[in-house]
Amino acid sequence: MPELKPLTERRPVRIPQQARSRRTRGAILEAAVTSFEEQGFDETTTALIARQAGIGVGTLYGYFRDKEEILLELLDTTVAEVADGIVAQLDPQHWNDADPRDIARGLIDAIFHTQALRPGLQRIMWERYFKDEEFRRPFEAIRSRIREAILQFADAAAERGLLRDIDRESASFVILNAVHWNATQAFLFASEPERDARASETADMVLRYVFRD
Amino acid sequence: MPELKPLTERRPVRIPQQARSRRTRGAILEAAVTSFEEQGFDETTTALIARQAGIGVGTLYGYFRDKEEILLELLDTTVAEVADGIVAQLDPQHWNDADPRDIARGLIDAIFHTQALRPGLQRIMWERYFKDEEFRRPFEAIRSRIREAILQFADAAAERGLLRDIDRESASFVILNAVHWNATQAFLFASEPERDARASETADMVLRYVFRD
Amino acid sequence: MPELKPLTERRPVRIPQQARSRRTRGAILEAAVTSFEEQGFDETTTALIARQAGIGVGTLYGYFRDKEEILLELLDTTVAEVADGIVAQLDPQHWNDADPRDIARGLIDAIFHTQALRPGLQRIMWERYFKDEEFRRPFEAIRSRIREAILQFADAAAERGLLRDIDRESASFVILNAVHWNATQAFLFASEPERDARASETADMVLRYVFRD
Amino acid sequence: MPELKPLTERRPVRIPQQARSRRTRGAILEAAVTSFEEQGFDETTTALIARQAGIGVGTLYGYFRDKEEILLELLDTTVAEVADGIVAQLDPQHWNDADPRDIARGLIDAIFHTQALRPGLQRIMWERYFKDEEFRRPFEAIRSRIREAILQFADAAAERGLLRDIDRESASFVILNAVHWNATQAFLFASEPERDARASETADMVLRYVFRD
DNA sequence: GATGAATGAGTCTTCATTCAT
DNA sequence: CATGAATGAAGACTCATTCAT
Repeated sequence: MPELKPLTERRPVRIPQQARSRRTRGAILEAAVTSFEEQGFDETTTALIARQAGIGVGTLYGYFRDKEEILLELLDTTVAEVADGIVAQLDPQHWNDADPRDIARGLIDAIFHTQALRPGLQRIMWERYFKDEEFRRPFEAIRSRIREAILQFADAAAERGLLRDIDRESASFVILNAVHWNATQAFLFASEPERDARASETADMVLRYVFRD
Repeated sequence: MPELKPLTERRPVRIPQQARSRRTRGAILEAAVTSFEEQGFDETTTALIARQAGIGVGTLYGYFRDKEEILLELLDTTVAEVADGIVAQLDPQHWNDADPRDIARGLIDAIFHTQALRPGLQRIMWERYFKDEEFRRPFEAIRSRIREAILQFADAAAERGLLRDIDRESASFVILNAVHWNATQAFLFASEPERDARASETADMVLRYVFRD
Repeated sequence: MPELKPLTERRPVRIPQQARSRRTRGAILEAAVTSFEEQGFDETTTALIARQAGIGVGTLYGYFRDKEEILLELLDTTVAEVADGIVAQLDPQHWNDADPRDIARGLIDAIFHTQALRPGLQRIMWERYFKDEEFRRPFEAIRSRIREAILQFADAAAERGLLRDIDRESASFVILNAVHWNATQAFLFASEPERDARASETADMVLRYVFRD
Repeated sequence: MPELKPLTERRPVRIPQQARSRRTRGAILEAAVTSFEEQGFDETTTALIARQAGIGVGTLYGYFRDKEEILLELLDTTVAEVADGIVAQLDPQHWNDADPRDIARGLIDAIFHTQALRPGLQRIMWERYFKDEEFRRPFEAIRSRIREAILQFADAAAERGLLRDIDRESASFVILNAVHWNATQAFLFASEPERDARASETADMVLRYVFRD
């Protein structure tokens, strides 16, 4: 399978202005998710996507430069959804009266739960993550947003004197990694009840690390 | 008439008996690591491996059923090295007089350090990890050995009354994931000094989680 | 969302709808007969067929699943032509006033003559006949049709009291085999005049066997 | 699979003079029949033959120029056995008192029965027969010997005034073809009792053709 | 804009045969 | 003489992408 050269000059991608155009684009994306989730990226041919979308292959190439671009767009969307779901938990506006520990616990739960969002796509994202710089971007986008939120939260908590004295820069990474990977592993290979236990333990670990006793 | 070997044996794989044979096998493995590390698994053709090993393609197929089998063997070796390096740290024989906290810290450092072992191969292992059940095996093999060691260590520490009261089964997973993924991330994307900070923070988190104050 | 086609359909084979498509398909078939006849089936590569048809290999695979499918289609066509030519001789409509002996003789001549139809393809058919169950089918298709016709003819002749008392089931096989193989042999390895002698002798043998004196 | 060029200059084939040599040669042939019969010629690799014969591949090439030569030798042997079995039936020495019709019938039965001799090899012989001039030789060798015998028999029968007035040259071909192919077909695709019926009918046909009433 | 037929470079894999040991 | 490791040409087949209609 020939690997595609990264972004070349021509950008046939048209911005969907007409309704039909938008619908076609949507159909392609929808067909692509389904196939990607079911069979993986490499195993999905552009011909299949087109057939499932009810259009010709050529048409597909009118909307996306190549297969990769479809995945990239899908990943961006997924990533945004995931991040939104998580970050909402950390919105300072909700804190006023809530126990910061509950907020933190809520965040961890949120990260665990968002694993269920388009799991096939997330699996593909992990897989490309190590192969292809290009695909690190959407992934890091989530991480960035979450770390940002964590840091804000930490600052707020610190002001109230709740935090242990830690290197927040490193800590935010360490926590994020610990939670994210535990969530991924739990979702991929643990049974339902095991997952809850893992979320609890993970939360326990993180809270003890972050907060004063 | 000589005793007939079963017709269905299908063993294209040559078992190295002569010295030359062993050398060839080594050359293939060597050429494969190089190519895999440089260009990734999918991008490496069997023809390239053969050329780099200075042999014909057919010869390669005399030693390995296919490209995957080569990678699998490479991974098994790497995995064993990595696990050995880590588990050695947790050998109960070394504990007698050492501070359990130091031992734990040593383990975490070990996990961070072993990231430097054949990093290209480890990257490929991660990449296949999500694609291919077959490739989960070597990976889980490390994890298993380490978790085993952790659990033994925990039991010993618990006897001395040093441990907090936690669900050791889940905890061993959570810790392993937290450390392993932090180590991977730090190694792949952090600078030298950042890595140390991450290792410290990670250790800090884990120790606080595991030990009584 | 457009109705999704089943994912498992796997129909690489293009159904010719456009005129160009039909032409391409024809070109492939034409190139294939030529090559098969000239060099045999095994010796003909798909690449060669494609080159001779003036198309790319991929195109060929758009129309046929593999080389075998091409041969099979060619054989089916040939077989139909051959059988049509032969069976026409036995059409009961032509019998009314004709001497049944002449009809029988006509049939035998027809079988001898149809050997000249795409002889290369018939040779290949024989060759595969013994190797590959799949290829017995078209061959048996001819035989079936001819035997059917023979049996009908025999019934009609029997009604007129012309037939010897024989086991018609076995006899139809025996006759068919005798004539067919004599025709094949004569065509492949005998000179023009020899062929006629063989046809005569064969007819002589069969007629004496079938008809009362 | 590369097709081998016909007989080249070098003849590495050594005439077996020593006992061990003869044994090795025998082992190769034995291993080859088994494999050829079980899997066909193309599907049998020289490596398999060697392994089954308990020798190295190289050794095999010390005894035979190539795979084809092994088959050819096997075919020659088979063909000789088959022909011997058949021709014995026609030995003039046995005729003196026997009814020529019985002798003829015996011949036909013999041809039917010899189909059971190394059927796999006979199948391969048929298959190559159409592909390869080289392989027509052993086949024609049988046919020749049988035709010769038939002609002798015919002459003797003619002297006694038993024969119809036919073109013996053509007739011998026609008969041979009729019987041989009926025997082959019956053996390959008919049930046990059907075979007998076919043999009877075939004999019936031939005898009526040959003998005066 | 849409279509889908055409493309062909690129992969894996097999196996008869040779020849250094 | 025997061995079996090494060879590499050859073949079937795939699929992302293009472009004439």
